[in-house]
Amino acid sequence: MKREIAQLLKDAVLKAQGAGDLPPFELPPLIVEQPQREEHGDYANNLALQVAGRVGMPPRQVAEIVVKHLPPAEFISRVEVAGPGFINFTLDDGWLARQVETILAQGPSYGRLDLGRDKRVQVEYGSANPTGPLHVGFARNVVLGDSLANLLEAAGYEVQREYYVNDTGTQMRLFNESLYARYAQALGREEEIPEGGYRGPYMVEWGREIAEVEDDRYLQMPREEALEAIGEVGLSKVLEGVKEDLELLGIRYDNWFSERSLYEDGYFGEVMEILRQGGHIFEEEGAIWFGASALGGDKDEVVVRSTGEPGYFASDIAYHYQKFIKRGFDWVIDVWGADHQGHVPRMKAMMRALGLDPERLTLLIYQLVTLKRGGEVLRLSKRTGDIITLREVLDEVGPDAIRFFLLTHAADSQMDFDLELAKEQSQENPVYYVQYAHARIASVLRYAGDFDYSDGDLSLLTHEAELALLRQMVLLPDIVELAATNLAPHHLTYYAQDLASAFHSFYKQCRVVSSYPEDMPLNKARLKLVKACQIVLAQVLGLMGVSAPEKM
RNA sequence: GCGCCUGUAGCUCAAUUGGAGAGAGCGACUGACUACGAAUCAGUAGGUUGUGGGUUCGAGUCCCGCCAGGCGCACCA
Repeated sequence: MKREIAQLLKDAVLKAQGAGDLPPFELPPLIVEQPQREEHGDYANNLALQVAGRVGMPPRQVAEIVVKHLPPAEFISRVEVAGPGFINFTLDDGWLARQVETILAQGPSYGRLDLGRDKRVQVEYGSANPTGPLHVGFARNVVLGDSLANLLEAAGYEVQREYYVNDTGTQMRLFNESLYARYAQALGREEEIPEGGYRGPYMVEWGREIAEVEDDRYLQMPREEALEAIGEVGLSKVLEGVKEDLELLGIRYDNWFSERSLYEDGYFGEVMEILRQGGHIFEEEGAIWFGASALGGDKDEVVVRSTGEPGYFASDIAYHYQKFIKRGFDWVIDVWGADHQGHVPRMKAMMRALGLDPERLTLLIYQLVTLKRGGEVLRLSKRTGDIITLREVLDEVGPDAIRFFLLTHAADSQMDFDLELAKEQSQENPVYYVQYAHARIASVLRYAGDFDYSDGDLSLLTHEAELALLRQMVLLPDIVELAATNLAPHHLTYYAQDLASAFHSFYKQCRVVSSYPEDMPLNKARLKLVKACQIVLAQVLGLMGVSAPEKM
């Protein structure tokens, strides 16, 4: 809708200029917004205020001229110049009512846009070190990434969801050694957990499980071989748990990508050769460096340590080389916690070194979640094992409430997550308010039974509460655009509440299924309205990855 | 010390990319079920947007300084 109005305004300005009523000037980006106050209409534009200075006329006069040249549109019933020079638009009631038919016809594709024009975008999220059970902080990452992927899909992008498995490197080695130690201990052998190793109780359990199944088989092997073999077992245990948690959260990936494969399949070698030829690689003190500072990075970065082991950044380079050059994504979004925020400059430098537009890589940074239990701050550490696991919270609170809660905060906003508080408040989570609206509609439709309302006359929808509801319903495409272009899924949660609120209010004021024969035509129209509303509710819930129940 | 993020109602957070009188939820208070779900609705109270300057028709939003909090600043990830 905003786009349509912007187009009308553009046409009007061009016409006015053509007619000589306005001098030629370059059109600023046309911002169509929803005013806060009802008497300012449904949409507003500030173009006259923006250009008044350049045009040399008072803003109200500019606005009047634009309005005079505004082409008529069926969805607008009134255009007004107001305040210092705003142009306010009011939606036509009849048009609003007719949108019910549009929504019913489009069904689950209502709200879909073509902003993406089939551009291929990859959203990479999750990607925690596979060294233990997931904690709640991690959930923010996947919930954000998953809803974002939903939004981009709705906006018309071709989206791939990818999970990056960090199955190599120092942390993996520590994990393997820790697991080996627990395994050996389970068999009565003295074995130390390494410095910086993983001490969580789950490691003890896994060590025991492996000992039960495999007996002392790994103890018979050379240590290096045993570490590798036991590491494989451990990795599969971790990933199994991760997949179960993600399943509970309703998250599925298109692809699981192994960090190790970057080396095994030769991508690392390839990209290093390219960077070397580009003069971005140098050697110093036995290590191999990437000259990031020459490309806008804050400092140069070690790629291969003097021990000969590639560092984390080495994988990042090879991984993104693989994403862009081998797989050809037009756009890649990595969802990262704020603890990785300092790595953004070197990633951008890497893009430049590979001759890629840095704009094609978006690092979406979200602020970390502070975990608390009964008001006490917990340090989240898989190494010490002092965590609130995601599973624990899913069992206590439920996936819908978790997802909604995590989505209500903008990525930039820090969050506290208190398990005790979450349990207490889960019943008051606004998600149920939204779901209740959906279930309530399902109930009304059940009550209506097989009553045929397909010939309902929508022009009967003139009640104030009906129109208020319709105004919310037709907002969905604008919300999808807003949230998708800003990579900001939190807008969905607020919209969902507004929509549900408009429905509940309508429901209180307007009887949908009446037994009086003379109400029959209105019943039919309202059943259509309610059905369409259910579709919109289901859409927005779906974008958030929250279920849309028929009963609660 | 340097970089990034944040500071808005008692609490948790929004605020349409610089717009009109800053909005929700929770909590508090007042009211509403004799036909479709009260997990609901209608209403009241609650604010010097951390602070001091600046930019302009207009600032919670942009710029500068301070104060406070979070996260970084390794041949860890």
